[in-house]
Amino acid sequence: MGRAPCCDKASVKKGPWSPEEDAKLKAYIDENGTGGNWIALPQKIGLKRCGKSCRLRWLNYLRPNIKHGDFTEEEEHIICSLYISIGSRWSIIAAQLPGRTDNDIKNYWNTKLKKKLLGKRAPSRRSRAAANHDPYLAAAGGANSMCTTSGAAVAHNAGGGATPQALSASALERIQLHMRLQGLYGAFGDESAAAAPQWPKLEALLQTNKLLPPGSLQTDAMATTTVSVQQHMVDHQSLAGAGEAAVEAEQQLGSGNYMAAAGSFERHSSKLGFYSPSGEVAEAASAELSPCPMASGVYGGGFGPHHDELYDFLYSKYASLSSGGVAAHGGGHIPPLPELHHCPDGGAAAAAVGADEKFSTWTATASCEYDGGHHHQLQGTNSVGGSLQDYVLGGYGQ
DNA sequence: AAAGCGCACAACCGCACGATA
DNA sequence: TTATCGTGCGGTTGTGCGCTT
Repeated sequence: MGRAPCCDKASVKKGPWSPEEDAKLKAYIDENGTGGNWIALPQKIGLKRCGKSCRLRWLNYLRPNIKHGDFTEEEEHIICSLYISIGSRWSIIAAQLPGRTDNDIKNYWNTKLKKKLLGKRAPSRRSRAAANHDPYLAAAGGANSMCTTSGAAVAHNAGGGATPQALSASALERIQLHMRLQGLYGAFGDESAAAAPQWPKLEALLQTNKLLPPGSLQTDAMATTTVSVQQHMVDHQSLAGAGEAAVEAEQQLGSGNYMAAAGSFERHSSKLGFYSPSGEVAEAASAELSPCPMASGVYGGGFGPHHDELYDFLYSKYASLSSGGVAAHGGGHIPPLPELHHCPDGGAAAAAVGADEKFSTWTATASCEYDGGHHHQLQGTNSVGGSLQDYVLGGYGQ
């Protein structure tokens, strides 16, 4: 039995919002707030809209301090960096870009950035539709034709059926981005190749927590914390040219042997926040933090699958921050993020690993204690054996 | 001039998850 | 413990506009 619809679809208005509807919604929320119940809100105002629609309209358009229009180069780099690292978690990415909404970023990625970086054209609606009706195209298609509905992809992965078709478009695109970026280094001889991140670059990165003073976050923050990460940084300019250069080289050579300008290779710490439905919270949190390294012309990437786990763990367990740790429900707090061991390409050791060994196995023992000895095992031993496919499904296939 | 097409953006849909009764 | 509800999120679709043929 499916769940009941959130509203009576027959009686709600759909489609674009009129200025009058916008004014009604904005005036009410400015005056009274959302009241904590979006479903009931349209009735209170007298709007013939679904509560979810009202919420979306408010968050994406009417909310104060929303930024529309062109994305800056810096914003592009942040989006790209985080997309490679964590995939299509648009709300988390949006938390790093004050004034931008997840929807905006998602649209920008799908319509512009993806093409710019991967050097491919998004398939038109017509060609997509044609592919969907063509068994051959559907079976042999690239990333986009492999893209299923999220539910189907999740169900497939959860069932352990690791087939190439199970890879999400996001996972494939992240792999492609990694490969393109990796290609930047391989083109400059052994020295730069040794310094380059191995593909897939998943360096152990978690070092310390950045902490916010108690009460600095509003209560509607689902979870906002930051982690200071150590990660490879690639020069701004080299990244900006990565996609185009790769495409150019691809066209010239007909191979995947990409060329691009050399990039400097540095380490910086970065910040990463969790989604907060309140833009003010995100901004407040950002203001408290160390300056984002993106602003100084560097670019980061590669938190890897461990980070996804940490995200999920922190995101689900903790709602606010306090000094000395991340506050947990019930007053406890998380100690500094657990150290991860034996990442597949963790630093110099992994750089020396031969290509054949690169995807052999990795383990991540990560655990922490909080709240009076309660023990949480993030992930005991995660052996991802043998094949690129397994590795991808373990690390990127989400 | 008109049809076809690509693009950008807004909005919708359905699922997952946490809270709560 | 289970069912239900509200919310958040990511994927997808609808639509209008401008460019090309």
